[in-house]
Amino acid sequence: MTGRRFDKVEVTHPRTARHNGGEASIVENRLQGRTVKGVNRHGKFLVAPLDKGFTMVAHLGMSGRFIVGDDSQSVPPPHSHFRAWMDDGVVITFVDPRTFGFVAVFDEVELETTGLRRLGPDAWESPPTVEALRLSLAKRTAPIKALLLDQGPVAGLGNIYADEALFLAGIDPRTPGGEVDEAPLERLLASIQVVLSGAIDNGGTSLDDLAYLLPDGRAGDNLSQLHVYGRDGEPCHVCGETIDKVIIRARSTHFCPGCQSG
DNA sequence: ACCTCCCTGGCC
DNA sequence: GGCCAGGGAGGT
Repeated sequence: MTGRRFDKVEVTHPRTARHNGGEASIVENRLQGRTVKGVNRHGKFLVAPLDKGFTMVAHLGMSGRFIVGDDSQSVPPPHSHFRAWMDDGVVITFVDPRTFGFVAVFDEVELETTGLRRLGPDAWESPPTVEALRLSLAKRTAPIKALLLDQGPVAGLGNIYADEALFLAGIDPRTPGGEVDEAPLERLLASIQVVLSGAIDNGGTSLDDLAYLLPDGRAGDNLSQLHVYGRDGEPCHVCGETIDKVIIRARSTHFCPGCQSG
């Protein structure tokens, strides 16, 4: 995308523009005429610096998808809430049935007040050292699972991969963050890499609801690789005990009572 | 540091 | 017909 310019932008759902006050016209007017200077990812946020000091920030939520193509398909797919026509003929379409995702455009001042400010180091590109992770978890009493979802200690894990990483590391998700010792934290950092690399290789985890799909519309294939997520009531692949499910921070949390005692 | 809210497709 | 799933922001 770098170097391309936004010729025309249409935002057709106010919720997609909710970080600009729900005003589609703000997103449209700020993007039109701007040139893309880069496209980066931090955790689950897409961050694209533009000229004139603006930054486009997007999040896919649960069901968001960017489709990049040309204008040959003039009828956008259902639940298309954002379309951008670039100066070289490329058309970018944002499809998001559940509208948990968003597209925003911030100036320098606004950028400092967004959720990006609170993001920790990226889980995949620049994971924290065990010392840094220990520091950010020190004295925290919230369950380690909740702190992984917070995106503060480390950014990029959602509910599925947080459960899977804690399983591989042998950590009870209910353990207060500050009570996770150095050895399990080392295992956690290694497990995060294993879980994410496997998931990426498999094209991500599409569940039965098919909320998440690859950009070309295919389902990701990682579901069969999960050890605990969605397997409550089934035997653990490692020890045979029954996978349990509890609610932490209003999120279902799956773990093996046999393997995750730390 | 917690709770609630948003939203839709898929499933019971 | 009703419930559930999830990420993040906002409020208490």
